Amino acid sequence: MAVAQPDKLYMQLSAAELAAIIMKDSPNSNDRDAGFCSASSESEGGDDLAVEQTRSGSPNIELKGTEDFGTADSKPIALIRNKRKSTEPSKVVGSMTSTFGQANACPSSCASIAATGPLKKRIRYTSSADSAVVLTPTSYSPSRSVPTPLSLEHEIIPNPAHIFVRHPGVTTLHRTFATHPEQKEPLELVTKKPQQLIETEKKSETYSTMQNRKPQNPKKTLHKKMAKEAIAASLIDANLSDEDMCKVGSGSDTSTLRPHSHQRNYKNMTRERRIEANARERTRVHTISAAYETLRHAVPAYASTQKLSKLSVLRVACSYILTLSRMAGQDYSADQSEPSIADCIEAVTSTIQTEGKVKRKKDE
DNA sequence: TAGGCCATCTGGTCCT
DNA sequence: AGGACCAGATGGCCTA
Repeated sequence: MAVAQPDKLYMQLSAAELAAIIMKDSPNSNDRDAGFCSASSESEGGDDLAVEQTRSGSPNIELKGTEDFGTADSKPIALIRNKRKSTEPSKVVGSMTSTFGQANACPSSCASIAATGPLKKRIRYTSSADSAVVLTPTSYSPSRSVPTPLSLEHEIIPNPAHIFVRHPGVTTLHRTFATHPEQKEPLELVTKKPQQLIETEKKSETYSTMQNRKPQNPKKTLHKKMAKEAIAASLIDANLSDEDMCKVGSGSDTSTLRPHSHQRNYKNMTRERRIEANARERTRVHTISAAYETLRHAVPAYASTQKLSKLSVLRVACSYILTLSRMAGQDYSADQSEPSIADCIEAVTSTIQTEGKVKRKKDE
């Protein structure tokens, strides 16, 4: 690969300074979070700098290489608030927390909400501190942190399995169905086997026995570790579900109840294995989402109160990485065109602008 | 209310 | 054989 001489002027810039330039070059920069990491600035009272941001168009820059340039700021970063979420906790999360967050005091409103509104399954990403409801006794500790693929060397990234999988709102499988009859369906669809048969199967094939197999590779081993707790919790709740389903009918609203005749068989899968597979899939997706969050912190962003979509994160990151690569004297451009650093900065600025343009147009 | 985004479930496919 | 990965379907939340 030919190494172009980067512009000397920009070579002297740190990543943070580069980000500042990018944001400064952007029109309406006064309205933007000029910090390198939007999340960190958010905590510094940058909420009033919010600028509408959306996703649209194609990225201005395409990269064929990927390399973690990291960030200049290695301090732990609070996650950006979900742009679609208000600062008020939703009734959904609140209701679920009231059910599962044994260690979390629930406002009195939660009970009424849970009784009146349907239970939502969606998890709310806010911050690692206020969104992660760790239910397991072995709650997260820095020593147990699991770095995501994009995590920084010194950045403490909570184990996604703890942040997400054990979040009360993550899955219907974690819910107490006696309290939330609307969410019993996933398990209800599964054919219930005689308890004796279940016991027999668990003896011959349990997740713990699966773990005894030789690890295939570090990545899979990590995945298994994170999924283990989720699966265990899912199985515990699953065992409760069918028992509780009969009790649900005593509530005022029984319209959502289904008789056991609606249970179904999964193709070539036992009930337990389907639950385990669901838990693993959730863990896998949560890991990906955590990696997106990490990447989101590593790229400059407009708003302090709104977060980029996953697609926007990728687009901005591509442009930003190219710019950083040019500063480092490398050329990660798709066509090896060796763009100047100034052009790269302009491109990444344009990309960020593009991500916010559509929404501004809609506003007009 | 429509559309975008995202979490979850599910089944198929590939890999170990 | 079982897990990882993937994509489709579904439905909730949010904004315009």
